[in-house]
Amino acid sequence: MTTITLKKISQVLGLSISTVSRALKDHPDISVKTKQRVMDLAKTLDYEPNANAINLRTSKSKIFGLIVPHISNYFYESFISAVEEESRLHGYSLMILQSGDDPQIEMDNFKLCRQNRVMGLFICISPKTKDIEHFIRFSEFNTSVVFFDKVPSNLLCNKVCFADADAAIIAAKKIIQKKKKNVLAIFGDKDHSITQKREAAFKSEFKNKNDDTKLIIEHVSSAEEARNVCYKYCRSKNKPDTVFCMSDETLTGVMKTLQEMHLKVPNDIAVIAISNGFFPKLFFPEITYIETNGYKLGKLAFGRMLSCLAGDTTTSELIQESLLVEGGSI
Amino acid sequence: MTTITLKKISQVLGLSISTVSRALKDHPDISVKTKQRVMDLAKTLDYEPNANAINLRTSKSKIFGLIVPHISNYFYESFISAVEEESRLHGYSLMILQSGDDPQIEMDNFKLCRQNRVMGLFICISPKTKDIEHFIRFSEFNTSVVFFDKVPSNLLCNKVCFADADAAIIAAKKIIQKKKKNVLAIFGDKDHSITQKREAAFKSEFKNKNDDTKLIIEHVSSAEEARNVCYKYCRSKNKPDTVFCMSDETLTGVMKTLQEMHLKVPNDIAVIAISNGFFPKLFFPEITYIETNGYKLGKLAFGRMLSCLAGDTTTSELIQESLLVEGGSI
DNA sequence: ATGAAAGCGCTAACAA
DNA sequence: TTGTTAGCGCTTTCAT
Repeated sequence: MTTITLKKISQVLGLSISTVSRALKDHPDISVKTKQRVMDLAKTLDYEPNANAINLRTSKSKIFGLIVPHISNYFYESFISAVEEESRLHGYSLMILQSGDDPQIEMDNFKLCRQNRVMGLFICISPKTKDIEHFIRFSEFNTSVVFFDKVPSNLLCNKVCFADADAAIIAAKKIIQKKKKNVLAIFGDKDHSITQKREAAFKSEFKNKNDDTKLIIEHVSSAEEARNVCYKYCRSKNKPDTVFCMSDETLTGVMKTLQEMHLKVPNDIAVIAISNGFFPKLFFPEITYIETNGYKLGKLAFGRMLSCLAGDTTTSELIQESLLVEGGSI
Repeated sequence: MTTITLKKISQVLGLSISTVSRALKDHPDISVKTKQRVMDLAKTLDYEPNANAINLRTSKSKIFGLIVPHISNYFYESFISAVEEESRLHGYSLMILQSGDDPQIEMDNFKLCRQNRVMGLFICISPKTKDIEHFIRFSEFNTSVVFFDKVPSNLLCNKVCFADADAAIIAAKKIIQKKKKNVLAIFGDKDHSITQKREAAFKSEFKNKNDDTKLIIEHVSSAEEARNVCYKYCRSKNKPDTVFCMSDETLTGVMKTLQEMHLKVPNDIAVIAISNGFFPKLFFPEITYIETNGYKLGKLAFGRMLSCLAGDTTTSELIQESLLVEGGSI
């Protein structure tokens, strides 16, 4: 079976290619009768236009690129899900690529996007990526770039991210309100800017309120480490009355320890986390968390992309608000 | 900034387009000196070939399509992750589309794949999809189609899926071996063929072994329902000594109840599940499960795709073996 | 070793 | 209302 083209349809009907092309687009110039004949045959032959030819001819592609460190991650998933949904609704397709947090692969993926002449790029850069220049320069090839989540800090570009400091402050406020006095606060990798922002905000909130709560600050780089750290403190004489988890990763580690030690939440120990909202609902009682919602962020990013495509050449930094979701864990 | 093309490079260097094209491909005909000049300039100008033009010219696309009900799902994610990885390694890009289990959207997505002239399609059809014909016919347009997970039952086509019955049998064997006598077995939607297969296999294993274990069979269609069912039986006089969960969804519901009732696993109650392997590791002790590994299935599917692309026109049904992963929950 | 030319499938300006 | 033509960027056959 050979593919159907405008040419073939035109030959069968004894029309010119352009007439067929116009008829299929419901162009007003073409007579109703001809349109009907063309559309009928196209349907019969199961004609689908060749996107490559259209893209080439029109220098447009109806494709967005999306680069993330990993697909297999609840946050990215929900972000992707939102962007895919919107893309389809607007007649676009999505090319999704994962960098594995490797700047080299990230670069390769970026090239793929360029080669496919995507109309826009959503990208969450890997922490190791130093050189952002090419991404920025990409916009000179009339391609819009929207950075999300982990965004370059000092450059002028389109950014969509969470109110990182806010989330930590909301958590601190809740802890203070609940009159907790001995808090184990587990943060992620010290090098990540997100860790630094959240930690600074978290601490300062206690300081500003002149609160006498004892804060134990720990940094971990995996769920397993979080689990061990939590274990260490929970079996010590000075068992914390509250654990704060900066991320879903730390939360899962901590919850494993609490189950292992048969500590009852919130009576034996309270838990509060910053989370995408999926893991907190797996436990009983559900964990109280400050939401960093990937789906919402995706919608926000897509909105920004649309503006760019519509001709907005300014750069903007959009912030997705943080929201406290009450469970029963504190 | 205007895009760089072969034409531009050729003009700058005073060469013909075809020479530039060959030089960039390291064609033996071209002199070393010319190659050097061309490559240098291409690099300086940051040239990237136009994939649309290449695809159009060569009638090949270096793109695979992938259609799933939802991206935001640990199983699909891990499947996608594997396929994306392999695709990149083989120089392909992936167009990922979600159908939301809606046959109409699935159809639209399928059209997008056709329009983009993907070289191959990975698809997990929605349970509501009745007409598989177009997918099959797609292969007549020299496009390979690989169905995965939820595959059409009676048609001749490329299928990659799990050994559904096996997984249930392995679970039953484990339960029998552990001499459990009062088992609550929670299955998914009765209409799904996967439920039917697993339930039949599970029951028959007990029957075949002449085992006197009391089986309580329940069907649920959400984690919440699983939770409620589990709660009902666990507070009854005849509390089960074991819960079998057919899926991750049921498992998460069950675990919430066990936490709520402060039942200790495995002493108060044992747990065994069929799972993709992510959720079981969130609990302590980790849940013993029979693995249905999306990542492995993705690799398997990709391998099949490669064979098809290499010219294998036979159809085959590949089965990913089930594997017992020991946790401490039974 | 290099160039000229045709053509992939389509759109759109121009002609009739 | 329909057809002719040029051209998007590239590969490839056939000259030279």
